[in-house]
Amino acid sequence: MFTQSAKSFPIPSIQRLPVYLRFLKEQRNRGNILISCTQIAEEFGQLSVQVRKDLAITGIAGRPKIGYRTNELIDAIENFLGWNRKIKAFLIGAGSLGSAILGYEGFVEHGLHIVAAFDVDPEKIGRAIHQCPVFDFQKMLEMGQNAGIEIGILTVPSAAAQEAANILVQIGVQGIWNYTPIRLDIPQEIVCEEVKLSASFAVLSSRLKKNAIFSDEYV
Amino acid sequence: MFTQSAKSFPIPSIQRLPVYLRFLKEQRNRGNILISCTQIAEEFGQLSVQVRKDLAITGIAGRPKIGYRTNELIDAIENFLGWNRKIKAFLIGAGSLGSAILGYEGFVEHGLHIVAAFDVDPEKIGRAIHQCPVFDFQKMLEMGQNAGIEIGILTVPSAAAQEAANILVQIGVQGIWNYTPIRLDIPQEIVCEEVKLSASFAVLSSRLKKNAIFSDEYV
DNA sequence: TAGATTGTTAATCGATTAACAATC
DNA sequence: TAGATTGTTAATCGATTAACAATC
Repeated sequence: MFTQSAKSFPIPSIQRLPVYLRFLKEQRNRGNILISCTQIAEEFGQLSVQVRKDLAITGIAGRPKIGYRTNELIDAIENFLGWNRKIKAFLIGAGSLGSAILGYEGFVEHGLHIVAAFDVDPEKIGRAIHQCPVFDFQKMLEMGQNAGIEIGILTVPSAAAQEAANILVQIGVQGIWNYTPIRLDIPQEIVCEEVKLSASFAVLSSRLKKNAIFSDEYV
Repeated sequence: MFTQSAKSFPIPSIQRLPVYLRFLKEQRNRGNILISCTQIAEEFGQLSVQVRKDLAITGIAGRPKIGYRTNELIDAIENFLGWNRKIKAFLIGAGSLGSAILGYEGFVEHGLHIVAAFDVDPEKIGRAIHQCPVFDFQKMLEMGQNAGIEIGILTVPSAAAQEAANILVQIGVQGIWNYTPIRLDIPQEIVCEEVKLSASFAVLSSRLKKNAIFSDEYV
């Protein structure tokens, strides 16, 4: 019985790992059994020391002058991220965005298995979207009992977000991947990761506007 | 003729503005003509000084003891983000993700007008997705000439990302909203904002795994 | 006036980058 | 051996938080 060390890893480092992982798999396919931070850094225009620190959070050990074994590095990253095991998920809200997530095959490679989708629209219930069956939202609580669902993916309209989250909590999910702009009221021990497309667009459009002002000066 | 001051605004601040904006519009609808940082901070569990600093980047001035005029604040944020003008965009790749973006009505409120979508699939060409016409990708360059397209939204498969980006550059877009995991090779003056869903999932799943290790200790 | 709030300067905290020892 | 690379400690940089003056 030990206490998990409280040290937490930098979020920016965690976010960069999938980028490296993609590149490493490419390199493995090409038969490169060794890889150095210098090579990775060059590929992405970063400093090698940043890559090294990022990789270090996975616990991997490289060898001076040699680098890392590509295979070991891939395993270390996947293990750190929890991508080498099957994570069962429910998706709630089978609209456009929900369908897009169901259709993105890359997530399966990350261990994400969306075993069922739920919606209130009778048009969708009973059908399958990208091979995933869509059930009545009313059945979610019942179906989720003891089903080992770790993650709930929220792609419902804002107005339905909290209600859907409540049921996910009852089912006992460990995490919620929240695509709605609603701040959910959920128990602290449940991990919540928010995808904020508006935040991304804000960064883009605010930079554009500056360009526009600038060019106006010369028109 | 002045030089745009080189001072750039903190990206985290820019990313939080849409969250405030949403709340402010809600407050306006309720008839609240004044709002303070304290109120906003309470709503989102932040410190009021952080909200104040975030709002300050828009150039807004509040009044001590009073706060800000809700209307003025909304205008200031929208103006800073460039959301109070019409931004014309092309969307390339009318698959699941592209359709989801076309179907998200919230973006129109941010000034984003996707005037055309493009795809190589004959099944999609000639049809409309969420009221947006889909054209042959081959026609994009021609249609984009002098059309005042500011943004290109990339929702194509990875293999097609660079080719699509090249044409966007030729059309003269100022910004690319890149939903592919590909690092694009484009001129430096073009703003590129990347949406990395894998990065978001990495943060979520890495935290789950830690929970799993922890609970294993006690099973 | 007293108290709440804004605006600003200083302190803290965390991530990035620099410097350098260890090593194969 | 010499040189490239890892791993680590120190310095820097930027964002957050604290402290406090200004003000209505």
